[in-house]
Amino acid sequence: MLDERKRNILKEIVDEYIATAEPVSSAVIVEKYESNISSATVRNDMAELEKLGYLEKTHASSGRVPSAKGYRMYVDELLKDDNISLEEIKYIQEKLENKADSIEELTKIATTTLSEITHYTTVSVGPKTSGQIIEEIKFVLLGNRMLMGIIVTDTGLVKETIIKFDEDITAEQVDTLNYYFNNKLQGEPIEKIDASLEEYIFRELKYSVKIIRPIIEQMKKLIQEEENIYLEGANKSFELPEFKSLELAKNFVNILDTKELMLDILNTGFAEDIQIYIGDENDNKELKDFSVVTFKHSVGDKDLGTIGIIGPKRMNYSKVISVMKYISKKLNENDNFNKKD
Amino acid sequence: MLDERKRNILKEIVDEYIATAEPVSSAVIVEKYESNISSATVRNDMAELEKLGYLEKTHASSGRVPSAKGYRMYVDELLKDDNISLEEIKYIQEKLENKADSIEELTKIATTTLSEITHYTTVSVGPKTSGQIIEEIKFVLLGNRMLMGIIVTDTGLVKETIIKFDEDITAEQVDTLNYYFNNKLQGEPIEKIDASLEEYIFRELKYSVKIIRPIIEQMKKLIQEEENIYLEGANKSFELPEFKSLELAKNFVNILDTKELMLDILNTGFAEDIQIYIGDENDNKELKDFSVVTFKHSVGDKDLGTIGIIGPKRMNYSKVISVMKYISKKLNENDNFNKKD
DNA sequence: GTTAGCAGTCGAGAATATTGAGTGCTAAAC
DNA sequence: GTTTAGCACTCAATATTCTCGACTGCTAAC
Repeated sequence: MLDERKRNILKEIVDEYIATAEPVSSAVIVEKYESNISSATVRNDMAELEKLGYLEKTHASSGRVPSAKGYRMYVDELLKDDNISLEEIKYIQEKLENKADSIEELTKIATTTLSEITHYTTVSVGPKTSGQIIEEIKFVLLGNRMLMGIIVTDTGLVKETIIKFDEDITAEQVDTLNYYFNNKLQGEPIEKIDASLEEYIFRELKYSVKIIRPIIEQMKKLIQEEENIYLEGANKSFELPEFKSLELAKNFVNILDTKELMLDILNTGFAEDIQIYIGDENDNKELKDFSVVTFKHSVGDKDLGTIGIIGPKRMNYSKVISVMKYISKKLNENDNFNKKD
Repeated sequence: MLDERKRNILKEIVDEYIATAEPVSSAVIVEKYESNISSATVRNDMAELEKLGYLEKTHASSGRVPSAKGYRMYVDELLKDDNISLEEIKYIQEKLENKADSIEELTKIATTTLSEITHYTTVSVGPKTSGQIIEEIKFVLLGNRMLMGIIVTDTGLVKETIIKFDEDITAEQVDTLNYYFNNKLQGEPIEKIDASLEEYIFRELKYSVKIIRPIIEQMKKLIQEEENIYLEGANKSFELPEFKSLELAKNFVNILDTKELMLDILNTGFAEDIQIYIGDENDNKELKDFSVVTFKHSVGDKDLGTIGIIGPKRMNYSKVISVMKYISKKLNENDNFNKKD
């Protein structure tokens, strides 16, 4: 459908617009990229590309700007080369090397690094609790009336919670709790901590409600727990020319401030590959003026969290995708937390 | 120095400016507050108040706007009555009642509530680790090569960390660790976890470096740990007319995004009372166009965290102070976490 | 299919005019 | 001495007009 030259010109226009944030004129294309043809020829091609929906004009006599369809084409078919420097590779390696104490920590470091290199606002969320397999449960007595409950899952995730009681707990009771909970739950998915578990423990242990109830309550809270959202470089976006529009800037802050929306964004990506949502492609219409790019921090089929970038539609997709790909690969290699020992 | 009428007029101007964000004219004062005197009289008083530095003009023929000194006078001497409704009191009571699982959680709930009622951006930070007294230390074996280290302090703060090893750990080793660590550290301030502790443990236990080193490292990290900043209602500020200025909006996002700055803000308040910093009064010049109001979540002399509001200089001090006072009082009463049991 | 050339469009920015919300000051009234 | 009416003056904000020039689209020639 599109001949080689038109494809090139489309790519050049998107590149140029990403670089300058100004509508791109035929003259600029000739000057910087296509010295062999005249601006009139470029204009003809541009008119064609506009008719096909890849380009738009901001007003009748302006240069061209990519449409959502134009960006999509650019991302899907025109971007081929990686866009990541040796320095950036070295920087990422250094950052991700072994320093994290936990999966969540590693995801955070990756999120920060991603923001540092791309200069966009990045965001991440830890692994989903649901679906994880319980490897071990442990209750630890702290003082006389406080327990810490700890769950270790197959992905290496460790979750803990404090449980308080109105009466004293004995060491023997703790041992018994450990025995029964592990007996029932080891190897089971974490969702098995539910009402039926409470019944089971009641039946087997016959402890007072005052002891069993708080434990079950807290453990349930633990697995339903809202994920912690980690945000980095919110201020960086404000340097971008699109945020000169107060309206847009306000929308952006609103988005970042709305937890549910952020979780939505981070939970849409299912595949392990990089997901790209450009403008209207986002499910949520609040995001119609922005682009979102996400990927899963995962090892094998284990979901260890999701990391994303939120920025203007005029995003440096090339850089963003290249850097994400590399970080994703490194996270996979750097699999410290999935070792079975 | 200021007669009664001038004080009233100053208060009225500040009130009016807080309410409308528009420079206040003599006519408005007569219309809304001082129906007995003429606008010319008000103008004379305003000129006087300006000469004394309490008021400013935005340009030669504009109405008056409070200066920093004016706000300071307003806050220190002119605000007397509480400004909190029964509904608000009920709402706060409901929110703070018993629902938190930990001090940090309670602080977060209070922070959110404060933002909901005042419609300003609020921020908080958990209790400072330093200075806390260790009540108990516990190591728990998870799997064969992973420990969880737990510290419980006198304020009820529970901190935990994961420690990973390259070799297996036995249950006996864990028992011994528990014994020696508690023996050495119970009743001591948390800073005692340092190099000399490492020596002591080495001397007494003679375990391999491979075991001792990671433990000490992680425990040290735990106490140095950067506090988690909790931010609520960043978007609310953007509805305010002062944030029409892109410059100011950008500064604001920058401030919220800079952890060090936020910690600075939250760490300046020493006394238990409410601290108010208006514009230039802030130590950091990034904050010169904003006001910061903070108070400590504390019980007795125990610091359990700090909560603050960041907003425009034209802040509703009356409401903010009243609500903070009430929340502060409630947090004190609601002292679930300081019970010795 | 390509290109030169030119008319036409329209946003951006500068220059100017208009309005009206304020003040400060003066002189008279209290 | 304090208060007030009255009026001249100031100045931001807004609207109006003008000019400029960066573009395109189209036509006709190559």
